[in-house]
Amino acid sequence: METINRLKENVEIILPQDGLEQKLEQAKNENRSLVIKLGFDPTAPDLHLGHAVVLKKMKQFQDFGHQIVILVGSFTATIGDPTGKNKSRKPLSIEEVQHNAETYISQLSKVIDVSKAKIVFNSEWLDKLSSSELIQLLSKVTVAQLMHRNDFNKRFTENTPISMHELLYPILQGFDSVKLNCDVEMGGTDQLFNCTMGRQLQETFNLSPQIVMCMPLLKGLDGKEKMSKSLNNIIGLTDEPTEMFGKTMSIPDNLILEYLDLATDFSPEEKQVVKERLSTGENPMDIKKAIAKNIISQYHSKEDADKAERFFQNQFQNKKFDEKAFTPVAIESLEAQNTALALINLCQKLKADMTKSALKRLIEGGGVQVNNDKVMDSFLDIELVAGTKIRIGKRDFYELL
RNA sequence: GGGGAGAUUCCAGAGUGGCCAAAUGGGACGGACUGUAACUCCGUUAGCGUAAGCUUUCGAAGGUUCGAAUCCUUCUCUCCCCA
Repeated sequence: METINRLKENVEIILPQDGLEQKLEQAKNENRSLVIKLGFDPTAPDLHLGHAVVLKKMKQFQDFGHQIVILVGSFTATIGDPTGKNKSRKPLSIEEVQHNAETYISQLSKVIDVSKAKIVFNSEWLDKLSSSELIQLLSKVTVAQLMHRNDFNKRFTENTPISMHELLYPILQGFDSVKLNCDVEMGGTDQLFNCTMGRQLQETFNLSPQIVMCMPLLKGLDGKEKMSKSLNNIIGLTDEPTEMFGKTMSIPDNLILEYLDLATDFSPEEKQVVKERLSTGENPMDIKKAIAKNIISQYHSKEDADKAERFFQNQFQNKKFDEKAFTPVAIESLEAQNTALALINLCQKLKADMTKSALKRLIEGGGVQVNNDKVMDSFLDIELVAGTKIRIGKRDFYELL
């Protein structure tokens, strides 16, 4: 059936394999929609294309009329979260959680229809859980099971610390599924263990176990690690169009297919065309441009995508220095005492976030250009006249006015 | 509760009294080459000083010493083994 195929597209793991078909059938017979859960840790409040992979799948469910539930792990975040980390994350305050959750929700609207989604906070029930209830819950799970989870196992064998509370996290996440009576839990493949825990717990509560659907983890800009804020390899959903374009262009070629499948919203037919272009030897750069434009169209607009492409071509592919786009800087704002300023001091005014030592290294390493000339003398006096153009590093261009 | 090992710069990991702002590798950043790709090569990788040099940094706080990442004391944290 068409629906099934669409829903299964790109999904890496479905447990059990034919579970989705059964659930859909069951829902149809009962004349109801499925409850699809996706959990979020309100930690770093920036969503990126990696999150979007799962969110898009949620959107599909939504488009097919199912009820999606965004679960904010407000409780778990306040006790610290081990997901995908070798180190435990530090607990967040309630205020931070609240703030991050709000940021999340506004970003979620870039992919899903938030007005039709149900947004719940797990502190709603976990706060009220008594010690005896908690311990009863814990009795359903064995230590050996928990130690099967990859990162626990790894940390345990490597003798890196695992705090007790981290072990509870998957169990609490599973309990969320019990409370919400989920039909499906979505997540990245790194969530497989936690999602499976939900199945197990639902069974002990005599509920129909949820289907687990894991989406592949999108790799980050480095082409090695999964996309993650802390690895500084993300394309954020709120990134500026020009930034999205540049970042997309910088992904390694071997990621092109992955991005095509997971990050674009091309139809299967369109994807096939792109793949053929690639295999017939077309310059991968052009394929990346198409992908970049598609991504920007999703999160900004078609116009922004075109603009970003033009900007990229002019700013980085065009070798002519004078034709770049320069950020205007008023000479008065430099607060110079004289009509000239040593290059290093000028650079520091323009890039306040860099230390003087770092700038000095950059200049002496040939990373600064003044009016189309590479200047490697930090103390060369630069006349402060309108029209002076300065390039600092690869992508910062300024013009004095 | 007892015994042992350990905490080093972004990360990993050398360094056991001056030659240490601290080897090496990774990452990152710059340069050359390119398609802001990859590969390769080169350089840089605490702050301030146009320099001499100064300041902060080797888990934390004290101490010994002309001089400490290195020695001593206390503390915090981690790992291992035993009970």
